[in-house]
Amino acid sequence: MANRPRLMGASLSDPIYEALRADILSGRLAGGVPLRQDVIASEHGVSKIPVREALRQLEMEGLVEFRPRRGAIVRQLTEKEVLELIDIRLALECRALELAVPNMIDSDFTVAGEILEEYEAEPSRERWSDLNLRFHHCLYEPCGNLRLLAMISEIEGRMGLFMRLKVTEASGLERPMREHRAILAACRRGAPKEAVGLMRQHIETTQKEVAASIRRASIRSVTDGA
Amino acid sequence: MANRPRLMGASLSDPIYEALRADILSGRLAGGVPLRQDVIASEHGVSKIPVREALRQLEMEGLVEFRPRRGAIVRQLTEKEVLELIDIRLALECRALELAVPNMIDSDFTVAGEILEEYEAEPSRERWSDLNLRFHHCLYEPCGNLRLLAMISEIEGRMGLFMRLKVTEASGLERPMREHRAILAACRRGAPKEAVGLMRQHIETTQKEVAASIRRASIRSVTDGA
DNA sequence: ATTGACAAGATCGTATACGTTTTGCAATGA
DNA sequence: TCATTGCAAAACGTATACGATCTTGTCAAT
Repeated sequence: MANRPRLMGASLSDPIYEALRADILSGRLAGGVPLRQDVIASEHGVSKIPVREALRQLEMEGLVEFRPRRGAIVRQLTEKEVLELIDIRLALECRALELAVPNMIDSDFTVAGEILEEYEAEPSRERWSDLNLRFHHCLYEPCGNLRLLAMISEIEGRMGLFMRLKVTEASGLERPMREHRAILAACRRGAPKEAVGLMRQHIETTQKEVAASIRRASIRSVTDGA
Repeated sequence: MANRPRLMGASLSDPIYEALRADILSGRLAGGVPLRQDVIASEHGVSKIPVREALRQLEMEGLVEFRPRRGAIVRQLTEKEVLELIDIRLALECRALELAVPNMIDSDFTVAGEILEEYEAEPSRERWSDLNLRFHHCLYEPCGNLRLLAMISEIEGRMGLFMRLKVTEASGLERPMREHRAILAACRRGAPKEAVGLMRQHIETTQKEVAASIRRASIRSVTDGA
């Protein structure tokens, strides 16, 4: 396209990384889709080199897979990997919550409560997963450990919309909501151990539901993909 | 150098990534050292492009830092970050141990015990940290969650020899050894909860010792580096 | 002696170019 | 009809080249 002035700030690969990442996480780019380097390059008006750098970064993040001499594709998660990732979530989120509870203040409870109300009133399943994420994050944020929070987000990224579809479809609204309220109540009481125990059960149940959901969809979801 | 036949297998950035990673983790490349792209390129007999890709991957891993237009340097960890990473270790390793205990068999206990004996007999402080790592990993391996194990290794990588020096120097041999034996005993008894509790204390104590050690060394270690 | 301006060299970041490998497809033969 | 062979085009991966920016050393002015 037009030769823009090129103001030479940070790297050109950064916006490409962000754009691809958003497209993968949102599901606009489905698993297995090939990522043609020169297509992406011309879409962004750059050469292949920043594109390759962005793809390499996504590869490290687990969102993209390189096959030698055959380019990159959007990574397809296996059933096993999804369950493993939920297990990691379990560990990280419980720890974050444990650290967060003693640091929580009134406004934290208020915000969390508001999210739950919005959640309950929301008819669109699409947005449930979003509200779910927001609720969880809002509980972890006071933990004060930025790396831990980043890591939790990373795991969520890796699971992408796989979880987001499976879980919210499989779990419905009622059960998670009840558990969310119980967790928030424990936080209000300033009882980290109880809150962590509830969170643990919450995520374990989710894990089992995802496992069941995968078992049912079984081979189908792989074969008739796209 | 010599134009080798170029057998065009996987990417040229892979060996560079491995080499740089090993140099950083081993401490041969200290924190803050600039990583000149064309120097590395000519050392490996390639152009800058695969070097940049390797550096980007290391950046995602947290081992390298890019400053715009000023190239890459080996990432220097702050005191805060080290403590945060130990906290993440705490979460991941306790979960791994919890999952591993029910899967352990006799040979696992034997191997772990042998490492501890070797540990106890080892006079060289240099090797303590190595044996420490091996002991821990050997406990986690039966957990069956490959991502979790990979993540634990990644965290260890990020802490690099910072931990390895500080901790083993600060902790000495006696205290960790006692705790290791207690943890192993709990595993033998098939008591995951107890084992996890002991592991948790073990890592928390380590964290406190590192905090103290950093507090003492304070600014010095940053200013008079290299 | 310290400060500031400036020029030369070093270094970065990316576009372009090119050899290599994969892939799609048509022609051939069974 | 189906499998096989042989291109031609597409796509990959990297070396080279080049402008932009940063660093460093020199020198004049305060």
